[in-house]
Amino acid sequence: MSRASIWIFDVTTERLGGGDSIVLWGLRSDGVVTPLVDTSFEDHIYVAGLDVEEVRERASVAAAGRGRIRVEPVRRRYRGVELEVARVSGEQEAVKAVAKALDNVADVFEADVRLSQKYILYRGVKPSRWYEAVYEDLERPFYPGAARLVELNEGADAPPPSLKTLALEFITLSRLGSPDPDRDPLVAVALYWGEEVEWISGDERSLFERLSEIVSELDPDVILSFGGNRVFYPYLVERAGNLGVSLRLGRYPGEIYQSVLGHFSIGGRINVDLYEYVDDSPIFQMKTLEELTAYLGLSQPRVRLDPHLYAHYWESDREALREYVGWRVVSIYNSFEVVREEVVSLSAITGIPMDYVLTSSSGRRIEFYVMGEAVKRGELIPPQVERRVRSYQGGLVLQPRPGLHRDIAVIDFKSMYPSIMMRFNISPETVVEGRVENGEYFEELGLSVRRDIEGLFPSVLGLLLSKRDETRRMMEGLSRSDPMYRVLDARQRTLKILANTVYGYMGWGAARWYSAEAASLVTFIGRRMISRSMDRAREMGLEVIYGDTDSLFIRHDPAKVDRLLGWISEYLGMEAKVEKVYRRLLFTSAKKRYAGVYDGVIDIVGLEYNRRDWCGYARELQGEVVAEVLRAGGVGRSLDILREYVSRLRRGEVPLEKLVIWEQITRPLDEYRVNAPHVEVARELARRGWRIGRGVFIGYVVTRGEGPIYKRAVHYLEADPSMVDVNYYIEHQLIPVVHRVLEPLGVPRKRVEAAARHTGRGLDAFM
DNA sequence: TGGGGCCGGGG
DNA sequence: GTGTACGGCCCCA
Repeated sequence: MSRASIWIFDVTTERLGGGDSIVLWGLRSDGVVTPLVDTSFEDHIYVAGLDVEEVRERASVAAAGRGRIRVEPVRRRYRGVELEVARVSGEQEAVKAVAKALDNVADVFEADVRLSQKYILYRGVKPSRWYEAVYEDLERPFYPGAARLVELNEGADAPPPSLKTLALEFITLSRLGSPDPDRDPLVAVALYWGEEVEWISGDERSLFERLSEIVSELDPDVILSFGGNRVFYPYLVERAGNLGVSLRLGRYPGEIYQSVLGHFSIGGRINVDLYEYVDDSPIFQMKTLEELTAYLGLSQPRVRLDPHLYAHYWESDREALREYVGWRVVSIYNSFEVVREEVVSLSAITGIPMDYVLTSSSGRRIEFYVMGEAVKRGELIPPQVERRVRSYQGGLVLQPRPGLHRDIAVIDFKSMYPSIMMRFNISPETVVEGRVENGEYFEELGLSVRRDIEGLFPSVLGLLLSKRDETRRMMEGLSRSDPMYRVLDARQRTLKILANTVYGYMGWGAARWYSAEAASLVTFIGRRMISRSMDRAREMGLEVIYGDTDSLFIRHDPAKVDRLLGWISEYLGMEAKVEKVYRRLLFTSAKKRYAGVYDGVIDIVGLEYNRRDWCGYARELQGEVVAEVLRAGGVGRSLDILREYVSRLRRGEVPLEKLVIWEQITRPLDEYRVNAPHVEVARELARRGWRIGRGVFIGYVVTRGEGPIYKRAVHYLEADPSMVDVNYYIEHQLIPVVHRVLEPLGVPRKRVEAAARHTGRGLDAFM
């Protein structure tokens, strides 16, 4: 019998010696891998709507020959109602057969929760945390150090052990977008584990072998990539299959395989694909590694190559390629060093193992957390079903007063939707149609909120937010350099993000706890609160300029604004604060589009400047014009700036990359019903063998010629500067972005157009 | 000239 | 694969 502190990095189900085994993949504090096998955990389902005796009869028939099962009556709650249900437990295969047999005649619960997930939920074991484990030798360990779990208790709240990490980046000779395993060979792999970049290249078979060898020797806990799940692992698996070679990256026999949601499992190791981290966050517009490293304050590449052109550089400039790919693999490694705490806390809080927590969607993340709380409260977990979704009204957006304003205070409700849900007890099971006893009725929607039970979601929100407060208190005593400080900071941010997704989750059609009614009640109360606050502000003599969902823009009068905040707290029971005070603020005539300056910081919201479907050159121009208007308090030199931009474009001094317009493919190409420029370019690429799926970014430039733009859009790799339709860029990119900013100042479009025409020297050069 | 499809980003 | 509100592009009738 041994004891040790173990950090659990994954929980998996394995078939070891016949039965179902749960394996807790543990790391000891000295870094030794210790898989703990637990054979004592049984699968189960709950069956409602059928007499327990009948469940027993039907279950024994269905399970016959597949293993022993047990059926017992238990009390559980479902949607706020207590009921008696049958709990069927036993070996996985037998329980699955029972679930299938009863599916048509009764309500079956938790058949769609995987066994390893049930282990986490019912044993209360969360991955990415420390435990005190007692274990004994296995007769036949399937991995060196594997042991039988005897006892497990919560351990210290401490930083994770050091994880041995290996970053991978692949070079394939793909000339047509993402690599095709039937066509494009793998020519090199770059590996980095904190020392020197290691390269393998040469004959493809030996390359696969060498890769397996290095991974096995190095024995990393984490394998990092940027785009592994989307691009490289599917390619590698098929390519290895085509060549008849095996790719062994896992800790025990068995190759990598695709599991849920496009995630690849690498047995006994953690597969972290940082593309998924970037894809998740709106901070990263183009979803590139360069954006990630810039955001994290890491180095940028000295040479920057387009990954679509690896095959080209492999032939023409292998040194540059080597340098760039080397930068990438090091950057992937270094980026993970910075975001590791965030990934760990996301896993530790939600209960989803690190291995696929980044792959799972934000809806599934909060859902798994809710599932854990439901189990603790004795509530059944609703099944995942296909359903029709009902749309409902969202937040209130006020019409702005266009023009340049001074000293505008932005008042924000703090966590508006979570606060409303907690204050009004709004939850999928507490919001019901019509009037109920002990309920609060909302006439306008015909919905009531039950007050006789505490809602699951308000309770989840209360937990998340109180844990966040507690975490922030713990941080107070620590210095910023303390490793625990980073852990706690990541934790409190994660808790906030999770709390903010709870409302959206309820309105999501694929959610187990879907409730458009509850979601619509939240937004209704939000609209009412903003609207009442606005009325109150006006009664107090404050001038309301604008507002959106949970904010009000008010001409600043500190004393009155303070009183308004007090009123909001007292009469609405909500906390609001002055988020910032804009010294100057420019509203366009459109909602959600404005720019302002406070404390020397320029905010640009909703304008073309922030949008990747406008070319970089126009965005840059608008940024300059906005800065000029806010500085000058009027038009200032704006039109001169436009003239300069037009001249430089006409003189051919603008690099092609600044003229590229980026748009995303959001569906399979044959589902598009329109001829749009980016779709047409994508179709052309597809005809030539590119694999264009959802999420692919199409960059194009508009070239000279006849006809609609979709016929003149050319992929940026196919275009050269002489093809550019300069007039299109002037008329449809440069003039509009300047006009957008100057129009609220009373500048007519004709004046902007005239400025673009009169550019002085260089005019007509290309006409 | 106006409506529909589509996209991106705001809160 | 969290929600809705919104503006503005291009295309087409």
